[in-house]
Parts: sequence; C-alpha cells; structure tokens
Amino acid sequence: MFLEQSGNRIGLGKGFKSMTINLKQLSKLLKLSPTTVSRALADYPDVSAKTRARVKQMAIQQGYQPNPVARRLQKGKTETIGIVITPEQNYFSDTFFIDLLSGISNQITRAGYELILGVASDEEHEMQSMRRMVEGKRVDGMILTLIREQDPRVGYLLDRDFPFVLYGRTREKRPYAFVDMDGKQAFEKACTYLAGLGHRRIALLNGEPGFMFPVGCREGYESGLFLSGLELDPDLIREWKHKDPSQSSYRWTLELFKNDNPPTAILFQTEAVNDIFKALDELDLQPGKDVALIGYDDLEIARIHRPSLSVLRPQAREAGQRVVNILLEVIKGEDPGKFQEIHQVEMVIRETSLPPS
Amino acid sequence: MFLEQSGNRIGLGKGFKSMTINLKQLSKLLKLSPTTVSRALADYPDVSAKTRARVKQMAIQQGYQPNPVARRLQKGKTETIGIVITPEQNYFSDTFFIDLLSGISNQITRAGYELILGVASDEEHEMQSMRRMVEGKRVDGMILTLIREQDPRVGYLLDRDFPFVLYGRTREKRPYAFVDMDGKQAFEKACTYLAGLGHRRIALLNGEPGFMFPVGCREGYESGLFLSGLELDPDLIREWKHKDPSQSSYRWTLELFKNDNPPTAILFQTEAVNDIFKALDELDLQPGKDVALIGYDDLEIARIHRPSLSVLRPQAREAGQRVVNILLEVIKGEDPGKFQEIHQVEMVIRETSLPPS
DNA sequence: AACTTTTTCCAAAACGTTTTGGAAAAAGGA
DNA sequence: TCCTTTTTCCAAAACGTTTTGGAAAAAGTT
Repeated sequence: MFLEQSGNRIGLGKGFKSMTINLKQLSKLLKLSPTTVSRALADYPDVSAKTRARVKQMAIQQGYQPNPVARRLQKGKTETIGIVITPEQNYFSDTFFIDLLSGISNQITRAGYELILGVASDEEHEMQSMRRMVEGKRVDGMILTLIREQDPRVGYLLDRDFPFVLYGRTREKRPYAFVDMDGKQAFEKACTYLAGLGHRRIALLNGEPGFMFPVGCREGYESGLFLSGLELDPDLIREWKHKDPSQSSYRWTLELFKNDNPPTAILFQTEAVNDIFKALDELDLQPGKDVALIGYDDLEIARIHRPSLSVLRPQAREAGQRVVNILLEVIKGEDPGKFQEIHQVEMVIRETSLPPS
Repeated sequence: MFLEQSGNRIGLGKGFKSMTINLKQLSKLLKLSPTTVSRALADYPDVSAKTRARVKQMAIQQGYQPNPVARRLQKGKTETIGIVITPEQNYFSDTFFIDLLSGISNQITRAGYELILGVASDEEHEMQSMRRMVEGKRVDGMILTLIREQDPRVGYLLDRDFPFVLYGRTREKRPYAFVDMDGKQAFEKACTYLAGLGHRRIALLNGEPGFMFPVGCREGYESGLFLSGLELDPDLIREWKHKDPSQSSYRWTLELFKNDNPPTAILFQTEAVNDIFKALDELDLQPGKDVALIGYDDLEIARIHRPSLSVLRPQAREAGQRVVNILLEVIKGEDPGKFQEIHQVEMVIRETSLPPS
C-alpha cells in the first residue's frame, strides 16, 4: 500500500530501483487507469485535452519514463539496431569512420532507438556477431560497413528478409538499400583536375583489394584519364595491403618512382598519407612541389600537415544519418530497393595540388 | 491452430518473424508445459535427465532462442551495459582504445549481455547521453573512459547508486570501482631506464591537462628523476592541447630544443609521435640517435616506424575484460570499493632508447 | 424527450519469458 | 500394504507496457 502510493525514495535493496516510478504508480497518483495515462502520453485523440495536460505534467514532475523493455515486448520490436566493426581492417581508426558512427548514433538516439555494437576480430567473428544479433532477436535492423566485393553478410540478410542498409555497395543482383559515396565521380574529378593542371603521369595508389570501394576509385581514375586524353599505364596503379609489408603504400610509393618515367601526381586514400609522406621524404621529393597529391577522406592530418593535403571529402556524418533514416523506413516495411543513394563527394583544393614543375 | 502447431515458415507479413519459434510453440511440440521447457533449458534440477535431453535437442533442432526482451522484462534486468565515447578527445582514434573496446565487447558478449554505444560531441552531450541510458532504464551499468580530474559523471552515478566501473581514476573520496593503468610506475620505469643509460636531460611531453592520466605520468616522471638523482627542470615539462595549435606536441618539441641545454631524451604519449618525428626532422635530429624516445601506448606506428619506437605497453584488451567482469560483479550487488585494480605496464625496448651520443 | 453521435475513459488481453507454489507420480521405508 | 519422501511436472502469477473492444457520460439532433 504505502509502498505503492509513495513510490519513490524507499530505501530497500539497491536504492536505485526505488527512485523510479512506473505506469501503474503514476496512474494511481492521477486516479486514472493505466490505459488512459499511456494514451494521454502518446497523444491519442481519445483523451481530453485537460486530462492529457494533467497527465503530462505529473509525468514530468515524477520523472516518469516508460520502461523501454516492457514497451519493446508489447510492441514486438527491439527498438535497437546493430553494427559490427572489425578493427583489423584499419579503416576504423580513421576519423572518417568516427564521423560516420557519430551520424549514425545521433540519428538513432533521436528516433528513440538504441545502437548496439559488436567488435569482431575477423570476417568469421563478424558474421558470428551479426548472427547473434539477428537470430537472437536483439535488433530490428543491421548497418553494414566496410563492404567487400563478395559479401556473405548481404546474402545472409537478404535470404531471411531481415532489414539492413549498407554503407557502400557489393556485387549482388537482388535489390537492397544502400548509401554510398560516389568514389568513381570523385576520382574522376580529381584525375581530370590534375590533368587540367598539366600532369601527364598520374598514379593511383589504391586501397585493399577485395573491398568494394577501391573498385569505384579505379573506375573513376580510368575514366578521368580517358576524359583527359591520357593513356592508362598499368605500372602507375598499385594496390596496397594492410597485412603485407612488402605491399604497403610506403613500398609502393618507392616503387612508383623507380619508373623511368615517374608520376608527377598521385591519387590515393588519405589513410595512406603518412606512408606516402615518409617515402617521398626518403626520395627527397617535396610533396605538393615535386609531386602533386590528392587523398580521399579529409582526415585531421590532411588539414594540419604542412603543406596541407588536397582531398576528396565525403560527408560521413550526413551519410550516417541517411543510413539510419533509411533503415528505419525499411524496418517499417518499405521496399529496400527504393533506397539506393549515391552521395557526391566534394574536392577540397589545398596545397598539394599544384601544376607539375 | 495450424498457425501455432506448424510454427515456422508461414508466409504472412514480413517473412522473418515466422522463422522464429517461441517457448509456447516449442513446449507444444514437446507436449510439455512452458514451465518445464524453460527450466529444462536452464538446467534446473527438478526436471529429469531424460526430458532435459529431449528438450535441449528439440530446442537446437528448432533453433529456439529465448526472446531476450521478454527475459529482460521478467528478470528486471536489461542485460545491457552502456558506454559513451567522445571523439573530440582524440584518444579515440588510437588503436589502444580499439583494443580496450574489443576486450570490453567480447567479455560482454560472453556474458550474454549487450553493449550499447553513445557517441557524444562534447562533455555536455556525454552527460546527456549517459543520463538517457541510466534514467531511461536502458542499461544495468556504465563503463566510463577518458576520466577527468574532476569528473561529474562519477558523482552523478555515485549519487544514485548506479553500477559503474571506471577505466582510469578521478579525484573522488567515496569508494568506487576502477581499473587503471599504473602510469606512474610506467613513467618512473622509463625515466630511470633512460637515466641508467646516461641521459641527464630527460623531457616530459605530457598529454592534455584536465584529464587524470597525465597526472600519474608526471608523478612517475618526477619520481624517476628523483630516484636517479636528477634535478627536475620545469622547462623540460610541457603539456600539449588538442585544440590549441600553439600548444601542440609539435610546437612543444621545437620549443624544447630552444633550450641552451636541450634534452637528450623525451617521454611522451605515443599518440603524439607523428608530431614529434616531424619536429625532430625539422631540427635535423635523428630519433633514437640524437634523441632517445619512449612513448606510452604501443600503437601500430611504434612497431612499424624506422627506427621502431620503444614504448610502454598497457594491456588494453585485458583491462577491458577486467572492467566488464568487475562491472558484472557490481551489478550483482558486490561492493564496488572492493574492485580497485591498478595494472602494471610493461616496457618494450626497441630502437629509440639508446644512450646519449 | 428520445434517439444518435461523439467524447472520454477503462478492464482485460497480449507480448514471451521466469518464478512461485504446489500437485501428481514414482520411489523408498516400515 | 500404507505412509513418507523424493522426483517430476505444471498452472498461475508476474514483469510494465500498449492495444483491443467496449462502456459510460456528454453533447447533438430530431
């Protein structure tokens, strides 16, 4: 009796629980049924303006918040979305990824949802972690990043008709929702820009093969060369691998300049910038002056470095927000095929994109 | 009827839901009560070995997994723990943090719990995000990182007796649970090591003031000097700030060598290594040869760089696991004051810690 | 005034578990 | 055989919401 009426600040057990009030207690306080209180708070039209106001005021005064677990059970939704990251693939330490995550998280919070995070050490654990979320009914939808050309996660989710959105794309014929950056257009733009400055030997230092993103970068690069009337020289294209030091971006940069006719400009993922600077330093080449550079991703170092690095800048935060909004639509039952967005990437010219000397 | 009995693969609505089986359906299949099935799966002694086996087999065959939301409601626990990250403070991009997070995540999964992530843009949002989790009954406990000397989060959680564990420490008299690295011992060790090599002018390039960790680093540094019979020269101590380029680690490194009697060794947080290398390069000083260097944190770059960087290596993964195990104990009701761990930090000697030339 | 419509409220069911408090059946003891 | 103990099972309640399907009260209509 007393316990129920007074509600809060009763010192039994862990003090915390008693500080919280639930719907029944609130409704008793208001001398209304739980039904009415619930509906008042949810702005149903079948509760009078007067009681609605009274209920809301009391709810605020008492600090009432509906228990999300109970709501989820009743609604049959977890109000939760999942993401699995794999730190092995170094992309994670990029501020780019943090921006993406930040956009995702904020939008999820705004929707009253929760973001649950899995950290996987490799591809296998990545799948395992996702299955736990999906088959364990722990999430309503999944966000996928770091998409591979052949990505088993996509097939898995499509097979069981589970809501998901990709940040990126993969090779899959069935329709699915994605938000992707237009890497092709970006690299094409950068390439034609450099060609317009007079560069004739433009190299591409591309990211890890197997992932989908570098594919677009290469397409854009080739298309940019073509549009500028330049020939493609396979010797100016290199793909670095995280795991193999003999194929690091550092090594490949050194290699590029062993060419009889070395490049005067390099396109690359900003991720590799430290390696490239180091290699150029060893070769006694001044970045920007002797070799023009444009990186993809506007990491902090790009702004801070002297000379500052010209970059292609994807709007990661905005993309993250779109991913969430789309996923919420898909969860509601919308056709995923309707949501296929390719975002433009802007180019930021700084100090490393001068004409050839 | 048909719907309940056959259970799975009924094509109504989103196909997904129908692929899943619940306790009632499973118990019907077994011709047992839900009670018995539930207890069988939970290994209660009051169900015969035979039926227990039968139940478990059927559960596996049917891919039954108890709905976590329902369990949480009944158990009165969210089986969820929360963490809020603030990318602004750059610590986040360190692989160190990823290791910590990885340890945390894996241990949480092992316990059948969930990790929910908040991403905050500043201190205020950090608090806001935490309050949402705590007051919204979305988590059973919190993990706090990047602890400040005066940290309002700790007081907040202590006030409402809510379970939490710090990775780090703060200035707070009331007992609370924490796992911390022994930064003091680490810097003392590094300092005496360098002194033992003959260095007499050892500088400390310390991290962001306001946070708790640099405090220990400094203590260790001073104690190391004292133990080695060296005088403390305030001019050899600098604290860099992320937000102020005029007080960056790059600037401070240059400053250090304007001294008439410049340092022959520098202790610092590995985070700052790129800045330091760049400054030394400009000063035409060879890292390791002209200036000995020991960094705190074993980031990838420390191993890869030539010369490779000697470091103090905190075991972030292990620490993350401990944090979770402790938090689970605290959630169970154990006294937080019992859990105050300070982990030793090992020193890894590589190529940048030679005697003075 | 009598009937219809609208407004305002609420009791009961449902979501899918786990826990409580027995009850029936089997086994053991005399 | 009869009573006691142990084993094995289960019906009902509970967790805290939201939704369903009215019912009572108020307001409109004729």
